[in-house]
Amino acid sequence: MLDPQLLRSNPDTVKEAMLRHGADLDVKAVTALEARRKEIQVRTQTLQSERNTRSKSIGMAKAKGEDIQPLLDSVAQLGDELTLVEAELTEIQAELKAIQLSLPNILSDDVPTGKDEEQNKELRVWGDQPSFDFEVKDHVDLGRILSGIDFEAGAKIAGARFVTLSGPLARLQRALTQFMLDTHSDKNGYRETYVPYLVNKDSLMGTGQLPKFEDDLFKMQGESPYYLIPTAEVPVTNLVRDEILPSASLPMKFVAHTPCFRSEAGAYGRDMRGMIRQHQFEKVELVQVVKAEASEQAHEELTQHAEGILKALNLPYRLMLLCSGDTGFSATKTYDLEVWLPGQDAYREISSCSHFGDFQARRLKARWRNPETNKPELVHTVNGSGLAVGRTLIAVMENYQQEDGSINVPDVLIPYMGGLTNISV
RNA sequence: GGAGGGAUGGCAGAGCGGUUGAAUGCACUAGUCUUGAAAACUAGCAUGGGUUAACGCCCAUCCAGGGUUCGAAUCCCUGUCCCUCCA
Repeated sequence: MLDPQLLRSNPDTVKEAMLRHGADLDVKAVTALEARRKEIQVRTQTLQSERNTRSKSIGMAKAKGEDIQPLLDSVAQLGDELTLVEAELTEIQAELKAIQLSLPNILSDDVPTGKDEEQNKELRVWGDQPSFDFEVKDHVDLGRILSGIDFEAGAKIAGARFVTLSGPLARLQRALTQFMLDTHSDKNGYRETYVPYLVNKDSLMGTGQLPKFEDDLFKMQGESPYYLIPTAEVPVTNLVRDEILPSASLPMKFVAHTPCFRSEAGAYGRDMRGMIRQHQFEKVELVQVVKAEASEQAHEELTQHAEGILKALNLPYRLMLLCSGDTGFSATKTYDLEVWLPGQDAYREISSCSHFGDFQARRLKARWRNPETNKPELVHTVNGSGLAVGRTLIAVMENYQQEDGSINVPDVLIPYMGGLTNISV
């Protein structure tokens, strides 16, 4: 959520910023609504004040044993108007709130303007793309040869965009997960965290998935429904919802491994082959809750932590700065890490590291108390995948493949594979 | 599955429907005292919002949402969460 003060005082500036982030703002409507709000709110509070003083005087008169009937008569019609005005105020505030919740974050100045991923800016490239003196297979073929990935079974059990893993490849996914968790908690200073995979509406409001992106989510039945998490960002970031944190507790750094569930509505024919785009996948997520002045630095640092995993696995990748059109709703700036997939002859996203400024914090009411002023201030939030495990599995398979279809195990994973150095039939 | 009890400020914990945004204690902050510290004493100390040039004034909030009332932390209804007991 944007600062309501900013929306009030500078709607035209906000409109410009919104256009850049793919949203529009009806300045006239907002201004009119805001004017009405002010009028009604002042009226409401005046009446409330009136009622309060009158009621108090009735109380005092009664205590003295005076006749309160005349006083009661004089307040009689006050309540009616108050009820009306209060109702209108509630309505106006709900409308304003809806608008505020629908507006995306204001993009950082260094985000390049652009329509889609074509305009993303490559910041750096790391590692050498492996050269093969045989015909390269993709993970689908490799998985079939090794009897470790079964899309038909996934489709039978659940449907399209589901998969089953088995044997050493299933273990390889677990090894990757363990390696990532260990690295981030032991070396990078994150606190390992276990969280619910089903969350309530408030949590999704807090991080910005709701109200706008309900279609992307799997929703449970029920009166106050649960949603399957699309990313650990939701439960983890919501740890600080409605909290005023002590200064010394910041920065907070969390790492969590969870499955993620996405409906992929609107992704119709995309990535139907293979396990690039699944309804269910594993991810290790990094979340930092920091003070405003430390957030830029935290974003860079967190991105480097994600990069560290790719480096340790010796997977070639590049770092992209997302353009305005490709940057997500809540983010002010996002880096994507794209790993090299020989099977696709392309770089594909494997981590998305975003800076949210105070956007999520305002929705979450996540603050810290500044000891100098003794006042609460909004925290900043930063998060990123470190990494998407399913896609990392693909990347390892395709980059470490041998001519016979076997896969060498990256050095750092060997201990996690019980000493296994090569996965073969 | 059945029967009860509870949810109040950072924490603990009061609160006959009426000057209660809320006693008290702890914690915290500042000051007095002290060579320094502790102790003691004094004062301050919730959040969000409106309004104001500012001092300030005002409104809302005692789990959430409804209701009764001139007036609700206190009474009624619904929901959520926690706890205890029975099967």
